Amino acid sequence: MNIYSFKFVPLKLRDDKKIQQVFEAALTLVKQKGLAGITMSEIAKEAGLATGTLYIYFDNKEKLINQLFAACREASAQCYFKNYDAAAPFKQGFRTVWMNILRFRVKNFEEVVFMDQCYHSPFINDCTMKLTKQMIQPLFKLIERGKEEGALKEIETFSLLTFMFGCIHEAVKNAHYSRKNLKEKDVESLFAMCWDGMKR
Amino acid sequence: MNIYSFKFVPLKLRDDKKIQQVFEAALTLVKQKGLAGITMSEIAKEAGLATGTLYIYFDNKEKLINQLFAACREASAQCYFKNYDAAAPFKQGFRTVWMNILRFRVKNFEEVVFMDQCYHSPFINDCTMKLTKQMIQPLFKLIERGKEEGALKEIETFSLLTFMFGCIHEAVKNAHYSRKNLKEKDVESLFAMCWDGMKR
Amino acid sequence: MNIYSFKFVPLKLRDDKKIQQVFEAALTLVKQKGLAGITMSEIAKEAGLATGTLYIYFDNKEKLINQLFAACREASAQCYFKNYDAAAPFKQGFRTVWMNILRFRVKNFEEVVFMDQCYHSPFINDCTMKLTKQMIQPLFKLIERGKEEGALKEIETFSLLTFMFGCIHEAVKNAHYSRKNLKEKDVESLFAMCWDGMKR
Amino acid sequence: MNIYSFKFVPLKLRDDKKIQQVFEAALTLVKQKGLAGITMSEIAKEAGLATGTLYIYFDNKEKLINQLFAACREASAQCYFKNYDAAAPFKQGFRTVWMNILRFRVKNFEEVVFMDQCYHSPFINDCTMKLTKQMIQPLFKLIERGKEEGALKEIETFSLLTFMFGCIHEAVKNAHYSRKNLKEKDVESLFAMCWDGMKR
DNA sequence: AATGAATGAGTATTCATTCAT
DNA sequence: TATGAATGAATACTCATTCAT
Repeated sequence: MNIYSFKFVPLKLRDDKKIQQVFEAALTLVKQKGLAGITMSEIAKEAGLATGTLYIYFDNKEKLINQLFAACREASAQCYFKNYDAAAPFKQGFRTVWMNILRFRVKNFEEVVFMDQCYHSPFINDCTMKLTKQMIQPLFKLIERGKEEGALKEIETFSLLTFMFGCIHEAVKNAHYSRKNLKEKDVESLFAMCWDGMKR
Repeated sequence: MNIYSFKFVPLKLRDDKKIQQVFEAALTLVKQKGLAGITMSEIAKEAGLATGTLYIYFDNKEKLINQLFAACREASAQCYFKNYDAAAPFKQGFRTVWMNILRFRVKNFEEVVFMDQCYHSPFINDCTMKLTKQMIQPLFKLIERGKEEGALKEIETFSLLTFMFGCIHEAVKNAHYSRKNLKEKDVESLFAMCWDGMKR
Repeated sequence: MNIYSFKFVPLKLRDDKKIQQVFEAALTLVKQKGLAGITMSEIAKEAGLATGTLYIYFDNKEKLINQLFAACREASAQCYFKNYDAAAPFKQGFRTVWMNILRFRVKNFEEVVFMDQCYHSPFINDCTMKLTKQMIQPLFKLIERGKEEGALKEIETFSLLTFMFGCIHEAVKNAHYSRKNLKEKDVESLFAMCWDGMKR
Repeated sequence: MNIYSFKFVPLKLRDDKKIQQVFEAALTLVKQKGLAGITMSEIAKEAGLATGTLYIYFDNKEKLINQLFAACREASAQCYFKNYDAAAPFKQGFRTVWMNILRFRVKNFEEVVFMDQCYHSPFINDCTMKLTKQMIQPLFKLIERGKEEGALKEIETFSLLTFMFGCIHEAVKNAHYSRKNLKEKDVESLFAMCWDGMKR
């Protein structure tokens, strides 16, 4: 007797969409109540899942937070060089990147808040932090090009980058909290300040 | 069985020093493990008190955090205009204030971390937040003076302030995390960028 | 999206072999981690099945344990009178049975452990326990024959049986845990002690 | 000003009585429902404590079980040589010890059940097990004396001990489960069997 | 005021069982 | 039948707060 046969086998895949749901739920809640205020069951509820289901996708709370952090980091880094034209003059390229960063932070404010809260949290481990630092390498290159071309001040690259991020970050935060949308004009003023600060 | 015993103990009255101890303990712990990771008994232990004693000085955890937040806010605002000479030229006055802010943030990094973590936390209530905004009124005046004198760009005062804080804040954070002390030279570069960004 | 796929799979009908697999898996795990430490999904995994499949073969955890208990009980009882010659002199017959019991317990140590752990467990129900007692009836008869023939002490049959089981049980357990195999010589010593204790 | 003074200081001791309460509660429950069936909150309830209080006295469930195991082990070992007269003839001394063991097991049946269930449990760690083995050293000595005096069979000491424990253990268990109290007569029969089995 | 044990509601996590495929 | 993801009730454990001393 042949003991083999064809058979319909259900292909059950762990659903990537669910991971996304959980991430969104967590971001929403962190924005509302801070990292200190979220619970696993709330996340599950907000994501439309049972508590137990969360643990199919994430080993525990710490890992959930770490994975979300990693996802945010990647999403954020991914957008930096969108529409960037290496052949264009430096200022234009810089402006493109600068705008990408600003736009990402405005649109994904929840992620920004979340990442902010993650520093010093008991959830984020060193490994996660290290990877984060690697992500900004391409920006380093950009700034260095600016210095080589004589467009930017002769200051440590890291300091220039920090300056740039600081301007953007704080502006986005304050715009959000004072509930004023950043308008075209505001963005231009901000870019002007940032550029004037960095340019030679 | 007699459960009381005599003991030679330091005579302590309800004293403000204890409040300070508690504040310091809380700051230390928040820097180490984030707002999400601290407990009342840990704070008590770090402050050298019994858990119950904490509740003699603070009604509950929320109030403890809020009071600490208020204290940090005040300490921070208090230093802004130290050595500020209203009669001196604008740039000099601006520079004094700018340096005060930077120095405070470097020296009191734990407080900066704590305040950062407090945004979005379930502990800080609206009332606390509103008072915080009032604190920066004198800075508003300063910036407006700069604009009137034609020293600063004609941009909304709030945006200029935000820009200034953003530069400082991010620089201090990054210096701390990359474990490089900000040196004289770095501070000057940073001030230069900030000033070039804001000046007309 | 089609979530079904064809797969070349072994055609398995509801089969007793699987029950056996599950039993063996459960015994292995109970020996490793005790009755308190096993879960249905672990059993399934160890047996090479999906969790859900377990529930096709067993109504629930309690029933699984009970059925395994019953199976162990039967297997154990079945061996008692192997090679027993009713016509031979009592001591010879007794020795045969005694050796059967000892050998079974050595060979099937996992089952012994499992049954031991089942007493007081929340899984084994009264019905299962009662049936167990019936299983030793033939041993009762044997001991009574011994007494009738004047070979054994005039002590309650149940006590004599208990004595016999106690000797064997403890010896097997200790041999296992001290990782010394019971050798021919050890077994003979043990039998001698047991016989000397019971004989008139 | 003298900052030291005498003061009444409450001496709050963690209450050893509570540990005893917890132990008793745990034993009761293990006897009723087995090691697999007990929960921390049940133990707390049975002991008349809040769940949280349990965790003041025991780090976690595993440690609670291990400490209880250690306590039972000690209590059991402590009684072995009660009223033992080293100067008396061997058989008399042996009988004293044998009776002590039997009596302990009858009176403290719950502890016996508990210890039985602990083997193979995920709770008892190796360290606990090793200590247990050291506890029976004095019994080793006793048996060896018996062999030296020619009173006992020339069999490995460990085997003789195992035999003795096996007889007692099984007898006590069966008496308990068949709800017959061991009477004077039964005990004498059992001792006779055990002695006849071991004696030269 | 000070202490720290005690409390119990709340949180993370597990696991027997179900169910869609 | 077989699968394993999904469920949610149950369980281990934590922690803000209280209270007897």
